[in-house]
Amino acid sequence: MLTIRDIAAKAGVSVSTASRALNNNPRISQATRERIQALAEAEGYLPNYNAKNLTAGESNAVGVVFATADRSQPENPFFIDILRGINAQLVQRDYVLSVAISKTADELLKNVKAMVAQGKIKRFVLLYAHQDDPIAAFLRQHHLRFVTIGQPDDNANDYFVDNDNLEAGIGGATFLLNQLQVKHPVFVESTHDWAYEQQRRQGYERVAATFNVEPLTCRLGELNRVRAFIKRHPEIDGIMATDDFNGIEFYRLMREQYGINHFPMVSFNQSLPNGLTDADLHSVNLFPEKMGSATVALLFSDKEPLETPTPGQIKIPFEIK
Amino acid sequence: MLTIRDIAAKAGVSVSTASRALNNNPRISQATRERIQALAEAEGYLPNYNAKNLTAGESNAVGVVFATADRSQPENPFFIDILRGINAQLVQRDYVLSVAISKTADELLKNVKAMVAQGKIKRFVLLYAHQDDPIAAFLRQHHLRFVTIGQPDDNANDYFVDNDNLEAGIGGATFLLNQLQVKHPVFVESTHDWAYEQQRRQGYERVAATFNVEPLTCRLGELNRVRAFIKRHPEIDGIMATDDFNGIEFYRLMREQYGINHFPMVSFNQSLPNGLTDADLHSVNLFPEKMGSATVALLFSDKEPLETPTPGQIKIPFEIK
DNA sequence: CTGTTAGCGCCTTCAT
DNA sequence: ATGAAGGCGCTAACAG
Repeated sequence: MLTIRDIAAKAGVSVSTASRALNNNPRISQATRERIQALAEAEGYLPNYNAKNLTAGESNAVGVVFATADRSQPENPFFIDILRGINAQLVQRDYVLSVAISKTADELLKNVKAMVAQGKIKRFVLLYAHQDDPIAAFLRQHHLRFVTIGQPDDNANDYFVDNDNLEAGIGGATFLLNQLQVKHPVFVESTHDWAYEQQRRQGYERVAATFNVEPLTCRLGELNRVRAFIKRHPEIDGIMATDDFNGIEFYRLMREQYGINHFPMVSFNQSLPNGLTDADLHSVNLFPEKMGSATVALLFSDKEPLETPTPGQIKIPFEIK
Repeated sequence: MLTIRDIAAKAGVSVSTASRALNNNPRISQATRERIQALAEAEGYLPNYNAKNLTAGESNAVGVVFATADRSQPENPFFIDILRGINAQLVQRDYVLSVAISKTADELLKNVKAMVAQGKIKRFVLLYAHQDDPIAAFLRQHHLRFVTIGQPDDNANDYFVDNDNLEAGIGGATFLLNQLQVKHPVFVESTHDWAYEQQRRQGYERVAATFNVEPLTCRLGELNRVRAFIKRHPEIDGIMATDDFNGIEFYRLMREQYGINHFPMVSFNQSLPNGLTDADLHSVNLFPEKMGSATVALLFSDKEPLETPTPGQIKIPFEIK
């Protein structure tokens, strides 16, 4: 295995010079820097990260924390795309993605604590934004840098990346009313009270006001209650759902009632392949990969100043297909 | 930060004795071993992994490799559960889960190479089993230990964990014919020629033979072709699909044709929440978490001998709900 | 601008 | 059964 001593020897310089040259330290002349870098490149030298991390007192890993099973959100494929976005950025920075995932909150916290104490990991991404989260509390307390995916509603100082759910709600609703010519849209949400659902709903309601239509919201849950809701509202001619699952479920119940077909529907996050429904399904694409890269940008914003209107917060735009 | 010197000092022994005691080296007397371990525990000492890894010349991380986007399999939620199973086991071994995920095969290979050369990672899990996979080739060539999820069809010597897809196919088909009283089941598969689909199909065909029914397979794809297939087979009264997505899609087309409802269906991997279809959906649970833990067991089978009938291969059983 | 030296935290020969 | 010393690969004072 090629170490820094080897390339120092081949270059005819001391180890420290080699080290500095490879790290682009200005104290080394431009000429020798280039010479040594070229040599290292040619010889195929690659630094040992365990050694670097030891001297740095900090690991080149970012801890990515998944929500515990019981609170996990429905949009699974979404997370894989986020991971992709995150890792693409990490690789560029010679960082590595370590994940903490577990069924129980206790184990998860233990996992993160080990990453900090034993792994010397100093940067984290939380793939969720819960209130009173013990992990976030632990990270804050130890002054570790972390970014949450989704806007936290408790601590306004935390860094986060989110979709502009209000704008997305407005965009989706406008699309439904304008392009799809819907007159009586219903907004379908889950039983979870997630912040993003409420924000999307606000967008929907704002557009409804503009178009002078009565806003109508259905919360999923007990089937017969939803059926009754549908019966009370035969005027509904379009769906706006907080995600594909909710939308398809509601649509199914509507069809059961009225036998409709190719019903217009707008939802978010295209988490399902086509072919699962015969609704006229449109989706507000939230660009999970972009969320991932933006997350990393924020995570490293201490070393690489970024230009965002509100530092510490990034909102990702959307697109309707 | 508490180092091994500190606890050595507090224990009134040398650093090397402390090190040996903490690593349960038999060269240290049982008594002092226990004394020092208790002390370390009480003081809250935790070893620095970057230091350990440096001296060991090997990292305490396992690289988990995702398939590139273009070849990704449909069963996404499945992977999150597998991760959970893997990590639960890794934590117990004081190991960490590092992921390699990328859009292109080139970047992915680079990612893995960096993990090996710079990160000194020596154990990997491939969340897929492709033929002629460059990553697997690279790992083999460097004599690194890896386990694939899914049975590889090229290199019989590779370690893998898989479902017993043949048995699962038999189980599912039997359930369909016995419990659900189906007379003319159709087997629905994707256009991908994945090995597990063919194995499940074999199970189905074997059962069909036993029950003396004509095996019938529909490959998804171009919609009108599938519609024509459905028209030609009005006798179909039950579906066995290779996954929820395929099943629901086929079901939708059947309903479009015949207006059926609460149609019996068996599929695999319960990857969707209920409520998306009004088919009578049953699922063969493949226990992804168990696959994850079994994977780790295999990955460490060099240090922790395991008792399996076929060493190097583990098949996970299933359950029908 | 470059080299010498020491040290990051831990493990492991080699002594005793 | 335990200690002393050296080294893993790299970086960072401190010199010159």
